[in-house]
Amino acid sequence: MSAVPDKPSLEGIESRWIGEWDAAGIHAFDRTATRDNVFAVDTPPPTVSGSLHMGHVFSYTHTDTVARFWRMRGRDVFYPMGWDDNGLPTERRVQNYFGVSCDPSVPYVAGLEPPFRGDPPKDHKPVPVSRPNFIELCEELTAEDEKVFEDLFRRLGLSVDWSLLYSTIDARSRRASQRAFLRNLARGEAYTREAPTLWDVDFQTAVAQAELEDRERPGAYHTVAFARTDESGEILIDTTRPVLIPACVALVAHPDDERYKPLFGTTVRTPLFGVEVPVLAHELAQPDKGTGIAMICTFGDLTDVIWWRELNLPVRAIIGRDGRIVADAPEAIVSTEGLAAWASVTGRSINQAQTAIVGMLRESGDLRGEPRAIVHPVKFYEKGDRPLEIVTSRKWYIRNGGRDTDLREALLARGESLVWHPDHMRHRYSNWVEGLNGDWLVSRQRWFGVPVPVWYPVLADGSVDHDAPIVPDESRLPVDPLVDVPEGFDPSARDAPGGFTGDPDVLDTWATSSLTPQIAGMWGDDDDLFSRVYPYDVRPQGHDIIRTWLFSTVVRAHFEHGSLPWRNAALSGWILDPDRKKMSKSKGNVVTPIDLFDRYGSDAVRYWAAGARPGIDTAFSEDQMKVGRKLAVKLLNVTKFVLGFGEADPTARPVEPLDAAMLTRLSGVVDEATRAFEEYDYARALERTEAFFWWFCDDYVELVKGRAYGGHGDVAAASARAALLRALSTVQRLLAPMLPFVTEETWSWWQEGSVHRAPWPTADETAAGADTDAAEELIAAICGTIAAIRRAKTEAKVSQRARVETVAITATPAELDAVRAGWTDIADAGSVDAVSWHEGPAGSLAVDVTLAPAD
RNA sequence: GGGCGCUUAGCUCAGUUGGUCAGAGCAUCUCCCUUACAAGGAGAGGGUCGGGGGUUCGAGUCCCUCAGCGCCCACCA
Repeated sequence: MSAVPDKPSLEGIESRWIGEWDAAGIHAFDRTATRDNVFAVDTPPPTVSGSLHMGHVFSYTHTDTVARFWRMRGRDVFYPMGWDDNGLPTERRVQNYFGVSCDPSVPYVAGLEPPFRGDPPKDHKPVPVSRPNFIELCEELTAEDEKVFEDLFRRLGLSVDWSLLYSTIDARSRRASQRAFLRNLARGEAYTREAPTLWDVDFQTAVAQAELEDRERPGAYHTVAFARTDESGEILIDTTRPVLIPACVALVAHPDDERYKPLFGTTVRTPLFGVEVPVLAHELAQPDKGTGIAMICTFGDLTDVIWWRELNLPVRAIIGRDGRIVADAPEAIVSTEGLAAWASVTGRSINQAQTAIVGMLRESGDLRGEPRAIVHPVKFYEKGDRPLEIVTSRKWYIRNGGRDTDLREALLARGESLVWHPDHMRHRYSNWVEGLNGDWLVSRQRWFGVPVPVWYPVLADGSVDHDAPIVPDESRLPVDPLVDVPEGFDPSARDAPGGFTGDPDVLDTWATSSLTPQIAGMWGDDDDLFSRVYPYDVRPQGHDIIRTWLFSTVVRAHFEHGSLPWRNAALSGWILDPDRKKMSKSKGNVVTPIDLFDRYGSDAVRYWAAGARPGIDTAFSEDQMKVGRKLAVKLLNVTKFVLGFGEADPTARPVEPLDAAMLTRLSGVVDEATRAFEEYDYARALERTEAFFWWFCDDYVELVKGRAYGGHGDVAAASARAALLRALSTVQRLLAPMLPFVTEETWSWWQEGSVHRAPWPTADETAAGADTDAAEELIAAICGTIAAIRRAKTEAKVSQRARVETVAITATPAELDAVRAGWTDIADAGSVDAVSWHEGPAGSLAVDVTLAPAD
């Protein structure tokens, strides 16, 4: 306990209490807690490559209020933090910062010193380093960012247990990720397959369905003629990608399309390249698109993949992984003219090749009319800059119901039994799961990730047997197959006939972050801890990553534990700028959190965040922060004032009707706030508490302060003081989850221990079993009277301090009784000298105020 | 094309099972330097609750329909 300051202030309270909380271990998880008394949060690990922005402040505050609520309710709160530093953005920064590139063929060097630390010269050629060295450099660089993140989250007042910190690339995460993958593999839930895959030619990596986005791009329909091989005419097709003509393997039209029915089974020759391809029928061909007949290429889009697979067509791949036309012409191109045409496109970029082919088509007369410009959606990797291509390669997949009805049903059922906040978010989940069209592709051709923990036998002829992967024992994890050697092999057997070769890929970043409950809970490393926290109580996250993070986490938990990973999912909305657009850096409308903390205080920023309904997009509003700051300042001042009346007589009871009614109202607020928090509706809890608090300050305290000073005797004073202190204690605790700093500050002036470990208030402790309606009627009558007196003074343009000669009250007998019960307080607060009482019919409550003549 | 959400004072939004629900904050205007707080306080004005129809004694609150906005998914020759 510390003394009440003369001039209460918010200055410096954040750094002071952050330090105190750390020292006292207020947020530490008790590892002896049993699961039924734990509240476990599967905290989203923010991506470290950027900087924290208001969106983070917003959503993490929501979670923190709930965590603080449950801590006060007596739960042992498991509230870890993680950093998502595993992935592409970090790789790019490391390359640019240290002047290195990752080359898995380079041997590991212990204690490697990178050529630069920051700003290599422009002409510097990146120095190749091994994958383990590269990962070490990634870790070094992200460590600095992570310190900044931690400081910001502490400043925000998150009640995280920082001893539970992890990062998605650290050894613990790699171990959990590889262990889970190996178990998926052992159970047949992970498999490897050679298949066409969406490919980003810049990042040079495969991309999963969940990472796609459509972007509108300009294109053009080109009408191209295919000659029938029986010389009976030609078929016109429309295509936006004539560049793929050398990859054409068939034409396709709808089976019911009368225009093309006679042609099914016949063949045509591709223009320029002279390859004979069949004309086929398939339901997916749309008669109203273009000319109604399309060319199938390997591969132009995902529909091509379906046609290719279902019609058993050959592969004529022409686009390489670097986004250029490959060197070798498809075997089907044999004619002199065809090979000549090929020679003019090979090695060129897709755009260059397209231009060249259009030119040749124009020259040969196979292009009919001019290309017609259109704008159409094209698939992109969400982080990518160029349209995705489709290449065939061997990749690892984890089953997710995209190809298996039973699994899909099981995962849909998981989504059904999850409690969603708000509830309608469940549709995003089922919508996504029902729309899956393939399993989850988890191989990525990157370096700063968790390696796929398998090797493959190299056969005597030098070929690799991908169907018999060699796996490490779990006790060895994490492993890097490009450095570590499988059991029973000598390092010299690497890539040698009869030896082994390591899988060069890493796992998709979601393949690791889908295991955050397991990682944070130390699954496999400390199963005792894990059993105390799993399944978690809540997964808080943004609604934009339901299809990725939420779904993939459900998949992994379903396979590994046969359960949901959490009981609740709490989805937060977006931060919008005041123009109702999503805030983004490019528009220059981003404000840094630290600046706002400095200007308004952390509590005020939290107040703004906590005012947003769960899952609702919310406008960024400094006005709300100003209001939050006012609230915090008000709490300082009213606490100082109330404590100034002196300590409560422990035997005193709030016997005065107004005092009891105030506490009865407060008990209702406690009930509502508690219920709201139990349903993750921190905003409702705040709103109710705040509304009470302002009424308490503006009306109740004003009414009773004269009495509390002792102006009407000791008994009446003791009643007021007891009620004031009881209410103060309750309000401070109700506000503690949202305003942790100022509540702790004011609590410390008169209470022992942290408010954040104080018991959450109950309705019983303020007013057990009181008559709510009667209390509200009493309050309405008394506050209505004082309001009328204030209004009269305002209208007369005199000070509120001005004396009132007399007040005539006309009301029903019951109302008159209520006003009488509070009359001494009203007379004090309104400076009223005399009163007269007049009975009237219902609805007649009138307060006639006669002001005293001015001096 | 399918799914979901939103539409209440100038602005941002509350209105939990239909009955003082027509509200809050900001903004605007008026007044008050009152001894917790002038980076305060006391008051005022302002909305036919998107349009239309229906159920009901009674509907922002339930049903149907239309319109606008937003998001997710699908399509993408």
